[in-house]
Amino acid sequence: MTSTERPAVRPTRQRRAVASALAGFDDFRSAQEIHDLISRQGDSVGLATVYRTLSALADAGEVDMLRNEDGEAIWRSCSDTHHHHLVCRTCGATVEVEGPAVEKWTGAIAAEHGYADISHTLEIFGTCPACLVS
Amino acid sequence: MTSTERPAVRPTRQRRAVASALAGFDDFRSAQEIHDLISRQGDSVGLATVYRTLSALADAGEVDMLRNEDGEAIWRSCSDTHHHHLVCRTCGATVEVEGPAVEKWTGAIAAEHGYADISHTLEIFGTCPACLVS
DNA sequence: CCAATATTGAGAACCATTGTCAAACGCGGC
DNA sequence: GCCGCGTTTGACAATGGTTCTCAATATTGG
Repeated sequence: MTSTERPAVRPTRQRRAVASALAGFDDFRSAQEIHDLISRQGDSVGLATVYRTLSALADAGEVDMLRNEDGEAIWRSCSDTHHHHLVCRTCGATVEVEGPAVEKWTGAIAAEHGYADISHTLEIFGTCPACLVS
Repeated sequence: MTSTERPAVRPTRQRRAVASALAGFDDFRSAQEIHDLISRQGDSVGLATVYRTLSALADAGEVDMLRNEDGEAIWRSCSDTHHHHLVCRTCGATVEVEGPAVEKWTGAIAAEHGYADISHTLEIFGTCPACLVS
């Protein structure tokens, strides 16, 4: 087989529905919530398909996937640069933040101990201004 | 109710077995692995009890619990100072690292956006030197 | 329109984790 | 030592998120 084969990802109704749902909110949601959202929008997409699509989008770097304290995967569309999140633990409001210094630091720490093929997770949780006043 | 009630935690054979197993390694392990380890040590402790004990120890701050990339909980006894981890995703070998700069950075970012009552998670995953050669 | 290939969906399968509840245990008092 | 009581345990069921299976369906290039 020649190595020039295209992935051949097809733009289907289901994938459009997931993308549309993702565009409808800007905080992190579980796959099941996203599935419900799609249903409420009138579309019908299987839960397995939602999972498959979200995973694919995450691999493609078009959505962020992280895990809440219960280990559940939660998802959100994101910008395409590397970044982290400042998340309100009361309302879920999210701010994307960048920290070049942190990236550099993690790389240095890893190198110092001889670790290769590095990845890291960094999330900040707190109470946002809006939730503070109430 | 007076607030002077004692938790009444009893030092049982099972809890000792879990503590002993935790002392036997210094990398992160899943609850099931710890359960296996205990069996291999000759003790017999129910899996549910292992979970209960690990959760209690984590609440007491005597062990760290974090989640690997699959969302599984992994555990390890820890020092009592604030720190993060550099974890080998192949064998689990762990290095505790400190990063005052990072602590400061997260605080600054949070303040900048008006977030209060901050906490953060930061873990670094990679392949350790030993696993690299094989 | 056709054949080839990618995609979907319904439900089963997985599997880590938690709940249930009667039996066993550790403790303090006697 | 022995009792009684509240704590803890363990076997197993139940939960719940996520993935797998595979036949049916949709899309695409020709």
